[in-house]
Amino acid sequence: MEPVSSEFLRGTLKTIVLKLLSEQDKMYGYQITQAVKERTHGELTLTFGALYPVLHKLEQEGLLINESIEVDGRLRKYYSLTDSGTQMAIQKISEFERFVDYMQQLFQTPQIWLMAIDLILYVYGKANSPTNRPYPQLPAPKRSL
Amino acid sequence: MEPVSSEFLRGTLKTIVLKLLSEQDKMYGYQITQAVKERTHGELTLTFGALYPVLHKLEQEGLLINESIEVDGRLRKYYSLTDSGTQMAIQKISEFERFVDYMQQLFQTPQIWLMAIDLILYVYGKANSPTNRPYPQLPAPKRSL
DNA sequence: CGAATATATATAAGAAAATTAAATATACAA
DNA sequence: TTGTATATTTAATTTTCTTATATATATTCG
Repeated sequence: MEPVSSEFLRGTLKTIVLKLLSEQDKMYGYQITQAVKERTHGELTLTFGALYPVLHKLEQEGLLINESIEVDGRLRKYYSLTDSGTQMAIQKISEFERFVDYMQQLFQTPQIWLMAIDLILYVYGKANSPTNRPYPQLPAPKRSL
Repeated sequence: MEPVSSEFLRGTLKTIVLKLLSEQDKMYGYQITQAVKERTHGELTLTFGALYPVLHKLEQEGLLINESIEVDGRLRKYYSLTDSGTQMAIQKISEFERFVDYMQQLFQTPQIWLMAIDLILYVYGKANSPTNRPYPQLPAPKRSL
């Protein structure tokens, strides 16, 4: 089975972080990477080099606050959402859902319409054959993310 | 209603182009932008500055070929998939579908199960509080885009 | 007729966001 | 002690846009 290419992850880290922290009161960086890896069976992995600058940036933007807690003799930095962070989380999650919905619309062509159009063109001699297109699938039902 | 942020489009242009050309034998650049805009009611727009370099790159990679056709007194560049382009289209679409599945998996927590488990542990005095818990693993639901 | 707009393509500078690389430090296991 | 796990940091490089600019033909409008 092909691995999921990481190219689609681009632009989603902010949303992923906001979402996870909207579900769980506070998390530390390493824990976030683990949560993502575990919940996707290792198919999506966040790199530290990307995650920590995102956390720092979100903090700078006032969306996160952090507190350092000593655990087992070393400091661990927990992040949690601010009020505006919580609002932003809701917004970003909504946007991503809609993005997926629109990608779905883009990726699916109403098959019946296409076949009907091709058939009409074929009958009227305007197309060489009605089989010059792949057969996309019917629209999937609305799905909540 | 908030517009869909374009940040999620990052990394998807290649897949969008391959998908559209897998449905339709040949298209020109401007037509691709129009198709995306129309089929998503203007919510997703591809910029020319991004699209054309992607088309050129895909051609360079041997995934697309182009032919110039004169239409209304000017040249129009139609792109179509090569054989390896067709294979790549199938692969990329499959990857995107799986990406969405895993994002769904990541974004949805079986809250009822978690709350029930935490509550039981809490009642039996095995947990300090019903928060801060790792998440159980669920199989990703199969779904076609 | 000329200006504005639509259609269609091209390309480069700059910005954003990742990838890749490297580093540090404590805890734990062999 | 070495190797691995846990946890954080940061910078160089790469990728992929965004933004800007340009060209050209066709069509519409004043």
